[in-house]
Amino acid sequence: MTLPTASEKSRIPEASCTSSNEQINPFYSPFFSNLTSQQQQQLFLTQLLLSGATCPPLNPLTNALQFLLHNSALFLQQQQQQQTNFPPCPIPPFIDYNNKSKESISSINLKHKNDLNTSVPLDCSLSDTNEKSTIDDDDNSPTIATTLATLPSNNSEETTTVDGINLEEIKKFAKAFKLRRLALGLTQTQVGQALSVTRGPAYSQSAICRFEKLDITPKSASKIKPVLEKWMREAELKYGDRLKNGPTNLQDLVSDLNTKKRKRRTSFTPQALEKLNDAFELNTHPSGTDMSTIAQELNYDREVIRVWFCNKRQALKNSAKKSKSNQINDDNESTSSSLMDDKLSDTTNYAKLQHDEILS
DNA sequence: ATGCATGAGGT
DNA sequence: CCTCATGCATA
Repeated sequence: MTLPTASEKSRIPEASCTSSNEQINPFYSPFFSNLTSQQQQQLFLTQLLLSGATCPPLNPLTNALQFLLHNSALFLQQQQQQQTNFPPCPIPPFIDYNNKSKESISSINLKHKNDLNTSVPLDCSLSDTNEKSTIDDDDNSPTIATTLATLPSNNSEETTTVDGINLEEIKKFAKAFKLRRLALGLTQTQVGQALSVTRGPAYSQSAICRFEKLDITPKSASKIKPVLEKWMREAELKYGDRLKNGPTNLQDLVSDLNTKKRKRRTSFTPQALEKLNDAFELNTHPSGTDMSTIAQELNYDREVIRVWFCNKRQALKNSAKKSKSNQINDDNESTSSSLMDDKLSDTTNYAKLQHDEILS
């Protein structure tokens, strides 16, 4: 049999975060010339974001026009990169904003009075089950509704909960968050950049992407959730009055440039991947000597091979968790989780391997 | 969106 | 050396 691969995962087409090709303000070119294209892009996006260029026009009509002109290209570009079965531009930003329940907006304001200047609470205890997410999705989206409807009543006690984490809650928020983000015309990258500039923990585009598609463990999801919630809250307000947004602190970003270089990402040949996958099916925890052998055979660094196995295990584990949480209702044990139970959760085996390693 | 890399915390 | 959470880089 074969293990689940990336290509086999179901994928929901959604907004890509491909960079825009907009021109860089000449004013900043001295800075940009020393940066990589990626860094340039990120810097630029930060500038764009902080300057308020992407703010939805909650204020004057002129702002609305400016906003449209400035961002329509970007927004359209994003939409056009959608896969075929994704409806184009589902939510016009303005209309959506006004249509969003007054309840959500008012609750945002109420909440804001209380924690305007507090730091992000990092507790994962999810006490917000009662306090509800401020950006609650008022729609009864078929997917969620269906999911909820199909949940068995006999298991309702723990169906939506894994390790004390309410999966439904997170799922719901992830969906709402994505909708809001798209409605604001923001990419995952932009949100990530915005987070990195504001106080509190930041998350990258990757993290946001994984959160939105729930390609993360419940634990991390519950950690990221409050951060995104808070950002969303403040974003709504900030867009309301963006005057207070001053110039960016370029220094912070530039100073990061002196950090050491990251190893170039290894690209395995299909043949190598085939062999690696074969080896993985036989043994998810090859011994040190095993990995050395594999590394020699395939002519890759031993360390690279080791990391590959680590990542492979992690991927398998996460996908198993996901499928578990997605099919709580049907009581059949999935093949993937049984594989995981057999090979990954066998700590005895792992300990034994380590022991053998020491002896040899 | 996803694959490989990194680093923290554990054994 | 491992797992786990994350991020950079890239397909």
